[in-house]
Amino acid sequence: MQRTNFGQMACSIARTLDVVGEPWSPLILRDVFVGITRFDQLQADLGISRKVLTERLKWLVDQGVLARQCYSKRPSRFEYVLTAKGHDLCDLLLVMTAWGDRWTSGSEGPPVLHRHARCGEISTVELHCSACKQPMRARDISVEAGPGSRSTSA
Amino acid sequence: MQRTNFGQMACSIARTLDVVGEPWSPLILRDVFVGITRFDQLQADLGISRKVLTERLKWLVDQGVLARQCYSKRPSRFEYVLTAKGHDLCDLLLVMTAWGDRWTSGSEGPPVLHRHARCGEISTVELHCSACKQPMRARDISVEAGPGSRSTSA
DNA sequence: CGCAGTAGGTTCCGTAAGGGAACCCGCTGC
DNA sequence: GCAGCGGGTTCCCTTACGGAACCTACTGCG
Repeated sequence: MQRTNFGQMACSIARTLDVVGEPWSPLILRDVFVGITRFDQLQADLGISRKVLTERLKWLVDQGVLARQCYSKRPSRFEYVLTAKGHDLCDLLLVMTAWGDRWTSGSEGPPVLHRHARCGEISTVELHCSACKQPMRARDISVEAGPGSRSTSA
Repeated sequence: MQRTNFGQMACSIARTLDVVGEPWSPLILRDVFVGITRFDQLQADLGISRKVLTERLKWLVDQGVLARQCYSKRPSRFEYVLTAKGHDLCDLLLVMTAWGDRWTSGSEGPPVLHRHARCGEISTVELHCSACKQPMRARDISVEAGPGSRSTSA
C-alpha cells in the first residue's frame, strides 16, 4: 500500500514510527536483543516471510539500528547486532512489555520476567523524570513547543 | 495483506503490537492525548484516510484503549477519549518521543518539550527499576521465563 | 568426485490493506 | 429549502504482505 511517510513529520513519535513503526520491527529487535541474530533463526522464530524479513533487516541497517556483521568469511555468513541507537530502542521494548504484561496477559501472568542486574530483583520498568527523578506518567506532563517545531502541525 | 496475528503470541511485546502496532495508532493516541478528539479534527491533523481512521478508531475502541463518547445528542456527535488502559499506553509515547528526540531530531532540537507537573521542570523520561528505583536500561536486564510462558516460543 | 546440507537471500504470485476521492445522512441555522 | 457541518461509508487503485519455490556459495562426507 502507498504508506504515508512519517519521517518528515515534525514529531518525534512519527519519526520513531518511521523507523520501527511497522509491526515486525520491534519483534526483530527483541530477538536480536535476546541473541537471535541470524537470518534463518529470525525467520524460524518469528514466522515472518523471508521476503519481508530481508526488507526489514535492510531498513533497520540503513537506519543505523542494526549492523550487519560478518562472523565467518568463506563461507561468508552474517549476523545482525544492535548499534547504540538500536540498544536505546530496546528501552521502548521494556515499556511495551510492561504495558502488555499489565493489560493483555490475563490470568496466566507475564510470559517473561526481567531481572535488574544492578539490584538482582525481578522488577518492571517505571518512568521517572530526568530532572527531579520522581515518577512521571503521561498524565503528569504538559506539552510545549520546542526548538524543532515547525509552523505545520503533526 | 493477510497480516500475521500477534495477539495470540506468548510475548507481551507482540500483544502490545497487536493493539497499537500499526503505524497510525500511536499518532491517534498522541492526538487524543493532546485534545484532538473528533473524527474530522483527527483526519485533518494526521492526513490519514478517512477509511483507515474509521477502522483504527473502531479497533482502538474495541480494544478498550479509547472510548467513543457522545458529547451532543441532536445532532448526535461523538468524540474519542482515553480510557485508563489508553492513558497507560501514553507512557509508551513518552519513550518513543525520547528516542525520536535523541536520534532523529537533528540540529533543530526536539519539536516538543515536556514539562513535568510535579517539579515544573522541562525534562525527559528515564526508565527506572520498580524494585530499587535506580535507572534501568535494556542492557541492565536479563530475561527469564515467567508464569505465562508457553512451550512454544515467540 | 558427486551429492546433500546449510546460510542467506531473491523471485513470483495472489490477496488484502492503505490512500484518495466521492458520496451519504441527520441535523441546524438562516 | 438550501448550504454547511460532523461523522462516517463506498469505490477503485496501488502497494505491501505471506508463502512457496528457487538460487548461490560453500562445506562435509562417502
